[in-house]
Amino acid sequence: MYRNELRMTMETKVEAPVTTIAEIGKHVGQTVTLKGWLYNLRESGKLLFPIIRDGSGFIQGVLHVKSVAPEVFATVKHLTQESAIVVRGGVRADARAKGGFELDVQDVQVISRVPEDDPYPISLKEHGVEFLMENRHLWVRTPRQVAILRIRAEIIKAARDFFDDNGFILTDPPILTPAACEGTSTLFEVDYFNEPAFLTQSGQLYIEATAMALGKVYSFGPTFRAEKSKTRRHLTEFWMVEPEVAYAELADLMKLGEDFVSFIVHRVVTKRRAELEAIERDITKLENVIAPFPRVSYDEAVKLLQEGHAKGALETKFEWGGDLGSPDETYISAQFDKPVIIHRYPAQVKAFYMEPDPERPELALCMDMLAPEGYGEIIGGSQRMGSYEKLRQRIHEHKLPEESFQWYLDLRKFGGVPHGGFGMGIERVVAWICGLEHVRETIPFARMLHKIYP
RNA sequence: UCCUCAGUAGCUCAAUGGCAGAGCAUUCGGCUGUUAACCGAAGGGUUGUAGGUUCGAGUCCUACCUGAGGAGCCA
Repeated sequence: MYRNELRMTMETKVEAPVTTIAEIGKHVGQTVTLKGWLYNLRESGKLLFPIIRDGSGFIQGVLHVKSVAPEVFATVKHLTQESAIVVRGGVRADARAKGGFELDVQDVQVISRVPEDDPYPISLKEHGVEFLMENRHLWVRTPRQVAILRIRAEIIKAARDFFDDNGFILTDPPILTPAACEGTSTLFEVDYFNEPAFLTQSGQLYIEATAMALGKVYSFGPTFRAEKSKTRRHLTEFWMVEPEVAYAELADLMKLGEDFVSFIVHRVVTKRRAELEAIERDITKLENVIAPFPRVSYDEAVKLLQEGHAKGALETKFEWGGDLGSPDETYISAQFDKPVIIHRYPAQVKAFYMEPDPERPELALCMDMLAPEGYGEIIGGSQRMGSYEKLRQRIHEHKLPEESFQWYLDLRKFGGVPHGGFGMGIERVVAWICGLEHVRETIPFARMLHKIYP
C-alpha cells in the first residue's frame, strides 16, 4: 500500500504524506496531501480561501498570491464548486479556523473539474425539499447530511453490538416471501418464475423459526410496505431490526426493548456528539433516555386520552377498543420525557399471531414503544401465540390461507414454547435521535409513495 | 384513497387584473483574513400543462400534472 501511495504522489507531483482532514491535527507543522473536493471558495484581494472536504471533514485552505506559484494561484482562483482536487499544503493550528486547523496550500492538482457553464446545482443557500430530493445523489455531500448518515451508521452498529454482545445470533430472513406475514399491510408483488411472490414486510415469522433453533436471534434488513402512506414518518422501503427470544414473555420483551433503546441512545450521545452538535440537536433530551421507561397499559392510555379530550387537547373522544391514532400517540408521548411503552392492546386491533392475556383474553400480550417529542411508534412487539389450535383458528378468522402458514403452525406442534420479540424501525429512530422533521433524511435514498428517483 | 396548500430564471422568492423583478449561482472587474464574505457589472424567462373569462391573465374560473403537509394504515 505504501508503494502505491508513493507512486500516486509521484504521478501527482505532490510529495507529502496522504492524510485525511479528520486526522490533520496529528500533522501540525508538517506538509501533507489531502484528496477531496472543493466545497466553497472565498477570495479577498490577493488571498484565496478554498474550503476542502474529503468525506472525513472540512478544512479551509489559504493562498497568498506571493507565496505560491502563479499558475497554482490561478488554478485555485478559477476552481468550481465540487471539483475534485488533490491538495498539498502545510498544516497550521489557527484559532480563526472552524475546526482549529488551516492548510497553507502549496500545490493543487485538479482531478476532475466541474464545468462553469453547467455548475454544481446545490449552492450553499437554502433549497426546497423537492429540489433537494431530485438531487439526493448530490445532497448527501452536504455537511448536515453527512452528519446524519454518520449517526445512522452508529445507530445500526450499536443495535448490532447490543445483540451480538448479549448472546443473540444474527439470522437473516428471506426478502422474497410466498405470502403476507401479517395479512394486513399491502405488499409489493413481484414475479417469481411466473408465480406471484412478495417483498417481505417483516422477518418476524421466519426468525420465530430460527429462535427455536438458536434460542436468542435477531435480524436486520430491509422491509417493504406498499401502503399509500404519505407522512413524515413513512417510507415504502425501510430497515428494521428484530430480536426474537425463545422462553420469553411480555415482561421480558419490555425490559429488552428499554435496555436496547437506552443502549443505542447512550452510544450515539457518547460517540457521535460532534455530529449531534453539528445538526444542532438538543442533546440534554437524549441524555435523559435511561431505562426503565414509563409503562402505560392500554386501559390507562384510554384514560389519559379521555382526560386529554376533556382538557381540549384532543379533538375526538377516544373510546376503548380502537387503535391509537397519530394524534393520540403524540399526546401520550408528550406526557413523558422518555420513550413510553404502551402494553396490552385489545386483540381485535392487533395482528393474528399475538398471545392473548390469560387474565383478560380480549387483550393481546403486546407492546408498542413511542419515542418522545412526537416521533411516534419506534418499536412494536408481542408475545407470540403458543397454542397450535388457537393459532389455526386465528388464521381462519383473519381469512389467511392455512397452507401458507403450515410451517409456522409446525413451530407450535414441534416443541412450542412461550416466545416473542419486537421490531424497531431504524429510520424513525434516526429521525428521533437526530431531531429531524422527516424520515426522508435518515436514509441515503428514501423510497416513498410515488417516489423512486434517484 | 380523502382533506388542505403550493407550482414564476439553475436555486430561494417578489410582482393590487395593466412594462417579468430581486438575492444567490455562473462569467468579468475590485478588495491582503474571508467565515453561506463583501462591492460593482453582464448574461439568464413558453410564469407546471390544456382550455376558458376579460380590451388586457403570473394574478380570476375549470380540468389535469407535479410537489408539500395532514388523515387513515403502520415501524
